[in-house]
Amino acid sequence: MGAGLEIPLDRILLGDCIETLRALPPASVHAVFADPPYNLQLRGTLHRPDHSLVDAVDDAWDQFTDFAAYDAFTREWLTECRRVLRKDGTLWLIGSYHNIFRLGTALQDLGFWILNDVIWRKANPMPNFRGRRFTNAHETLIWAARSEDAKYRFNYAAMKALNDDLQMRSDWYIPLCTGNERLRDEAGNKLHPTQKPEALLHRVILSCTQKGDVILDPFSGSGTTGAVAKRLGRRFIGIERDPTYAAAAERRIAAIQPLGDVETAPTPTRKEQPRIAFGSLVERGLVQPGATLTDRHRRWAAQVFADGTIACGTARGSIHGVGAAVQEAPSCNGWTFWHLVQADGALKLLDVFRTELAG
Amino acid sequence: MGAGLEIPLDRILLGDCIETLRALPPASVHAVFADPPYNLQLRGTLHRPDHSLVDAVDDAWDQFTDFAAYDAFTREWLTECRRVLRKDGTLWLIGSYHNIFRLGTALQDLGFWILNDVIWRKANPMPNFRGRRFTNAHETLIWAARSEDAKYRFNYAAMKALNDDLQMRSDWYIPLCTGNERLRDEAGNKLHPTQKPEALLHRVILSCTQKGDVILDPFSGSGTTGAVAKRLGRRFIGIERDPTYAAAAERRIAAIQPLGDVETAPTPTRKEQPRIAFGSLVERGLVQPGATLTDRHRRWAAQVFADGTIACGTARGSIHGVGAAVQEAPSCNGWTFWHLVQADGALKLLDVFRTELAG
DNA sequence: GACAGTGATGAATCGAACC
DNA sequence: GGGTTCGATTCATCACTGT
Repeated sequence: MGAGLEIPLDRILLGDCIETLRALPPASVHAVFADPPYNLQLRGTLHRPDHSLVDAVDDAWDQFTDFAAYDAFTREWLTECRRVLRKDGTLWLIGSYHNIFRLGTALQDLGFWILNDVIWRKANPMPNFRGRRFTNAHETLIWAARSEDAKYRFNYAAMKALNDDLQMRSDWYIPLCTGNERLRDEAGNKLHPTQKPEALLHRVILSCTQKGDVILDPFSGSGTTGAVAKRLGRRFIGIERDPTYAAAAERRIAAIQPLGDVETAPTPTRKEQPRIAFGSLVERGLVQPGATLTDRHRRWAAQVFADGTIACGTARGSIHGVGAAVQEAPSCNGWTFWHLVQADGALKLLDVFRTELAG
Repeated sequence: MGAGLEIPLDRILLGDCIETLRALPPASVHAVFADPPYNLQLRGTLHRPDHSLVDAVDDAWDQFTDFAAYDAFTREWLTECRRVLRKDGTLWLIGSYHNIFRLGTALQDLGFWILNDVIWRKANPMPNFRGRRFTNAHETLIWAARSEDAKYRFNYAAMKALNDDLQMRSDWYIPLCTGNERLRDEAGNKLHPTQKPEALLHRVILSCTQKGDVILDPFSGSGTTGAVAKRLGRRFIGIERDPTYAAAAERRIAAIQPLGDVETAPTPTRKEQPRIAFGSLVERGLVQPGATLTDRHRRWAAQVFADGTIACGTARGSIHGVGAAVQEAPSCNGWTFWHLVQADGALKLLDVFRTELAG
């Protein structure tokens, strides 16, 4: 703690991000988690196929005139965060393709040292309704030390334990914040447009801090960082300029019961089912385009295409759809119906490939 | 093709990336796939922002200057790629956290319009031996159109088919390039340090090009882009400055057997299916004049006329128009909205009739 | 109470062909 | 190029309701 500045702990500070950061003492926090505006640049309105309206992020705080303005803002608050961060502290950022490249570049230019980029793979993302792009199913986090030569904390064993005794990878599979976890106003509408799931912050905080450490969130919003920090026995400082959000976060955090020393055991995360698409067998060359599939009794023969579809007679589509069509059945599990005709004429059930890949 | 420049197809051009790009005609390729170097030890080939050459043995460069040199190099070759790219073409980049933020920022600054960032999740990444970070288990790709307002190709149906009839997401699970696919020298050592798996290029090329399109790879390396392009019936241009890599890639690609027209036939989309008018169902007696149509919830009932129009309340017109009118929606796909009430009272979706007729 | 079915919704840079 | 028409387009999750 320096310069006689006090560090206000376990509160949401109401005010402008940069000004408030400037009032904090240097080298005083162990970690920063920042979820800045994404600068989404949405143009029109978007409807679902059922004509319902997609509730977009159109808030004033996400509007910037151009990349230069966004970059200038980014560098200002990142500079202050770096000043406030202890030499052995680390910083987390989260963003999407709209802004994450600006953030990463600024980070590197300011002297931070990137340790990992981490992918939050969303279990249940919003689909792409118009079919014009890939489903945007992830967000990117960046984890960085204050400088290249800095010591930093990484709780390797905790992360490994959280991942069934395998090293924690840089891709994390976590559901969106929905249901009862999502804060709502009196009318039942979501209080904050971009509330992050507690599971995400749980992993972040557990990975790089210990009990009693101070975590700063300069864009506190709905207060997820503070809530998880308190539950895990960490201290926090939140900064938020919207009084409604700040008040809701204070109430939310006040209701949190900190875990005892014993129960600080990591919450088990939902296990992901390995899902294999037939197309990936084609991509990987395990099944060649042009190959022949047949059923157990060799009654039907189907040909494989480069896109992972198959064709049999006039039917073309997935292994499941074509299997159903030839049998005139309402549905069919193509994995257990179709066999690959191998070079020697022997049959190999597709499901065997799947088992091999998943294992 | 402009300025009398010839476009050299299906070859690896040996030479400096930027110089060779400058010799290509503008707006001549349909897609670019670029896997640029990202070790920042390229000093011998890097230029300062003022285009002067960076001295390879000059250790006085600080971190910022290194980044500036890398950025200048990046902007130079990206500018040339943008010139060579057709207006309706798209560009793919791949990188890791060391360079991907520089690449993405440069893309945006040069006027490219990011469509997706895509995560290549490695099935078998190298573990983190020292236990000081998360296992770096992914690389990031960026997919971008030439400008914000540009039309571009996205083979939505092919990507959906490749993913078992679910929309393709932005996170791709693909193994590293190993085993027989990996090119090796006489001593059995891997020929190229970062050879990309063919499965990755298969998905990239299938997603945004059609047969006969030209794909440019300015950092061709081991030639994966050319190999997969040739197999899928696309044309390619590779650029590589290392003669050993270029020669190995030429040999590799020469051995590729292109798939036939059948196996690479484009995935049929609904739009390309033979157009069926609702009236033809009435003409053929599949739907009787006077029959009743209703929606899934039996909220509305409409009567069928001999001319293929339907009426519901005061609304009369096509299945699309009346469907939109009763829902007070701007539009409606009548095929997937209306069901025929059959003799036994059961409902049959009109789209099922259409599928039967088309098949 | 269990289970099935329904409806709502999530950081989204989300037409194209034709006259 | 601008205006108009046609028609194509969604996955996982969870709260809630009804049987």
